[in-house]
Amino acid sequence: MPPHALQIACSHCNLRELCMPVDVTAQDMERLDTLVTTRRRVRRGAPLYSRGDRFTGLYAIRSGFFKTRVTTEDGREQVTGFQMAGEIMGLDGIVADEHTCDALALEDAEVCEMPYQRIESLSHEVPALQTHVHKIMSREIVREHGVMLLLGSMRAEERLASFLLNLLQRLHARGFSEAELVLRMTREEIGSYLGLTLETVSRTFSRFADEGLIEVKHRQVRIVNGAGLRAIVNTTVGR
Amino acid sequence: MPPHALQIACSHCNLRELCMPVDVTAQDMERLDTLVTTRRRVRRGAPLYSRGDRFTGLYAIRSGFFKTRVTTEDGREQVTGFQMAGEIMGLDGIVADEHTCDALALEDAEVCEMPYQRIESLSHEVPALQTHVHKIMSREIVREHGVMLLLGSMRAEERLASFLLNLLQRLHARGFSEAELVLRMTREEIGSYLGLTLETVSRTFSRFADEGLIEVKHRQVRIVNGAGLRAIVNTTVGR
DNA sequence: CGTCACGTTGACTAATTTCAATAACGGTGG
DNA sequence: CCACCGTTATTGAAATTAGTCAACGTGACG
Repeated sequence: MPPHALQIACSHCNLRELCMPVDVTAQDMERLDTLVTTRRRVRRGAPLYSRGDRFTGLYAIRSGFFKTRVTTEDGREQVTGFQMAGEIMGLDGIVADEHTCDALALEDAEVCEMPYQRIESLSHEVPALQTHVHKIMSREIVREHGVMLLLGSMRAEERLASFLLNLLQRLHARGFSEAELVLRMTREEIGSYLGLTLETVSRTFSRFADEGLIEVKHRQVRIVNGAGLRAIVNTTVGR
Repeated sequence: MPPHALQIACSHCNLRELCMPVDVTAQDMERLDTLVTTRRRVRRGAPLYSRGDRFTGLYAIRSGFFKTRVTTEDGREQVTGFQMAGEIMGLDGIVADEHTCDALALEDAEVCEMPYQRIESLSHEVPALQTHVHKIMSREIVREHGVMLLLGSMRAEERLASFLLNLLQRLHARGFSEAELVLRMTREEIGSYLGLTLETVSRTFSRFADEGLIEVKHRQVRIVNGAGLRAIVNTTVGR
């Protein structure tokens, strides 16, 4: 019944250092291998979970790319983040045993499911796991502070530059180029995340290109002048 | 040496149900009483902690009112939240053993300090505490999603109305009036939190007053038409 | 090869910021 | 107790940013 149970051992996963605590004994690692019970494939456009779904556990992204969004009754929507391999999703569900946002795959993806009960019980046996879970949640809180800073006090150019630099840095940590990336989301999704309209995102991309900072061809972006991008984030006067 | 050790028992604290897990046995409650080691007074304007401070533990607000803010190298600042009695502060420090934001008292305050080591070790003995800590962090993540929605997709009137309603609801849960409040922060601090200038905040207050929704006299706010305020949040077209 | 979703660009509009002047309060010290 | 000062708040007018509406390209995919 447990599908390819041997394949999904975290101890042999090349993303381990992104998802898992680093300093664990061989014995603890063996226990941590029981954390992930199943892998789940999510097709592009499909939800990993939706608002109102019962919370069952957390997900570690094995491959693929997601967005999370919150929505209001009157249909407004705000993208709250984009997630890539090695990142943990589902933290919003813990507080009320129910998810409060939607997680949607922007490309075909695979996730490792970690039942919450198991996380809790394993945390007792493996203190490093408990600390790790706290750190993951704390990191998410700090990340969101950064988004609040972006949304609350930056102008369009700074927001987009920050966004690009952030994506690049995370991709770089995963072995990708520091100077090139393929956007997995539409201009509208970028705009929602950054609190801008899709037109403003498009125009700002064009302006960056005109200024020789980047080259944009649809979703293919090449960084020509990284220092220039960084300068936009740091030196613009803002509001 | 432990200062007034008997006074600071959570089991006898009237804020218990705000800070602490509810379903615990008498025996567990006794253990939880060892969580808070010290009380600390913070004078108005003084920091509870600052960016770069070593992370030592979490704080439960016993009385008083705080703001948290993140700042950039170039001096920009974003208020990330306002905290009142019963709420937990310091979660940002867990991930890197160092605080990433400033917490400042907006009025004389008193907090209960819970050393992080003790939280971790007690979580092993008392599973309800572990769950509770997770829920507190998850709640903070969900709260921040709400702020992102506000900053990313609401216009000035909606932001301010949401802000007022949120404050009122939290104050009401603490036994205060649902229709009246005293703001503990300046227009500038409200503006920073809401991603607006202090002038826009002031003007929007005035507009609400003109429309008969509220009465404002400096920091004293009386809600005249709560339904009207709620309507602004729900029905405005937004962006 | 046509259709549809996505992206770009332009012209105009609206919301919010900026700059500036004035007013009101609250704490401090005479 | 009152006057004064600095801080906080209000309001107006001008400037600016980003949004809205609209038209047109372009690519991907069946």
